[in-house]
Amino acid sequence: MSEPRILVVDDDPGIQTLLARYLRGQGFAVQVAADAVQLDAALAQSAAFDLIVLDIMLPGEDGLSIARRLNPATRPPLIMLSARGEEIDRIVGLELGADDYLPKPFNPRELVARIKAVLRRRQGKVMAAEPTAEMLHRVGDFTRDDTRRQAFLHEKPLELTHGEWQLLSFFLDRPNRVIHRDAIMDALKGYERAAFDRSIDVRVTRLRRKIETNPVEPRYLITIWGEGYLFAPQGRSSGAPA
Amino acid sequence: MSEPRILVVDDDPGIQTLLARYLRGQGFAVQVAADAVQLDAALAQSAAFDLIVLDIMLPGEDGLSIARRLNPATRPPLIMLSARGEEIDRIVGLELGADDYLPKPFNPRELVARIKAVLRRRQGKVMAAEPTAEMLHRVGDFTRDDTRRQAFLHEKPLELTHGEWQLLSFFLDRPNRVIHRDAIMDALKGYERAAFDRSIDVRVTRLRRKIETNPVEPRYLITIWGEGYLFAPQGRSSGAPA
DNA sequence: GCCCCGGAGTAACAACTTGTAACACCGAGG
DNA sequence: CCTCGGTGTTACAAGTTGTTACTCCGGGGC
Repeated sequence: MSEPRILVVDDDPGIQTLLARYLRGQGFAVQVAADAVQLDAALAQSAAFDLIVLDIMLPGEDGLSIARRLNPATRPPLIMLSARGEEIDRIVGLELGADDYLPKPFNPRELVARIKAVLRRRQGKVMAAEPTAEMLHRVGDFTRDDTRRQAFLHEKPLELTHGEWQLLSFFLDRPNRVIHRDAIMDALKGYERAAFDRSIDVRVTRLRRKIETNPVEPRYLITIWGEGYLFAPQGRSSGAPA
Repeated sequence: MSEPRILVVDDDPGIQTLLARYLRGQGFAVQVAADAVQLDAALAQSAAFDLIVLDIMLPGEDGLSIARRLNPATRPPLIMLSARGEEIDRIVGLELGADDYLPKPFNPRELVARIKAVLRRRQGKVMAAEPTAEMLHRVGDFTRDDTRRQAFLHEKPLELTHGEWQLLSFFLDRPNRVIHRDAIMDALKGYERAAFDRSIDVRVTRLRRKIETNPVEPRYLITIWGEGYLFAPQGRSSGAPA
């Protein structure tokens, strides 16, 4: 099959480019619209989109209204995005016929997983058959099952609290790179980190207790002094430094 | 047979469009009336409706009065909707000859199931060749029969109270996603959740007792700390990932 | 080498979230 | 009237998280 064609509708230029870039990297053909007018134009010009990603909060006509008026029989499948902090999971969104729904801030990888799931469903294959395969994510010694929110180390399930899951999940998306605390804070809590805030450090300590054999000498979650942390999913050699 | 023709009588524009869209998506031909006057007009113009969905609370003449004066021998089958929280009308409604009854807020899917059931009952054989297959909804280890309001886990029937059925049914529509308590509250009760309201938590506990092998370590209905709940219909694996 | 300062680890605690038993309430059906 | 089943409310136990405070450590300057 050729590249599935995705239409992204969002007024934020940052999200536009982020999604366009990321989705293209994942093998989708992406077109962007900033509002209802541009969306209508795109649809009029070429109705052959395989899926629409539609932000709810838009200038002018909002996403819900758009979803309501698109003919469910003829329009492409729809995934809706809610603005940050908005009331989540308005039943209306789904009952209006959206095929899936994602609250902001979302993980692009998760959006891709849902896009694939929706496309698969639309193509008539049974959904329940293997949603797992799609959502199973292996990185080094770790495996992540997004569907069930469960993580594994060496195939053994980890008993993680929500905060630990968030943190590990975050690192699994950014292996082998130095990550600054501020970036973690922003992604996990959505707000700026105060200078004296140590909560990330404590979370790291707690996560280490569950994934490291010897938390005092971490092999996976390594401190970069003065910079942040680095996640090495295959584990650094415990012996001499490289 | 061609599309069954449904007349929806409700004064709330939101519900009008919601139901119209949803029912059309389900293969019905829908016409809408806002009150008794419009309903009479629609009936006078074309009596050939296959079913009427009638809200009880209406401006002007209310739904009960309408039901009372329509000739049961000649009118189409009737499904009545009650306003929020009014369970009382049930008996009255059914005594007046309504064919079924649904309290608001209702799940559109359930309305469709009941519409189909009523049509099938009324016309003997009209609906699809295998009505059961159409109505049986399989999600992971669970099966739902909307017509009979019966749920199964591993093919074994579950004995659920109304509240438990509502909750499970809600989750079956939203598998593998984190759901806020507010969203559950909104869908199940139709009003905002107070900050200290714990009724959803208690419902979850009670449902867990019936679907989980070990309610203390849930595999299907998982708590996401600080977020809400996640329903994993195939159950969390306790061992290695697939 | 030593000293110092600020970053990082973490124990202890407080604040908050969730689980759940016990109780209260309400409608159905005697 | 009473009882019963179902559900919300309340109270408390258990679990999770952020904050604080103390410690230790890394690295630059001497």
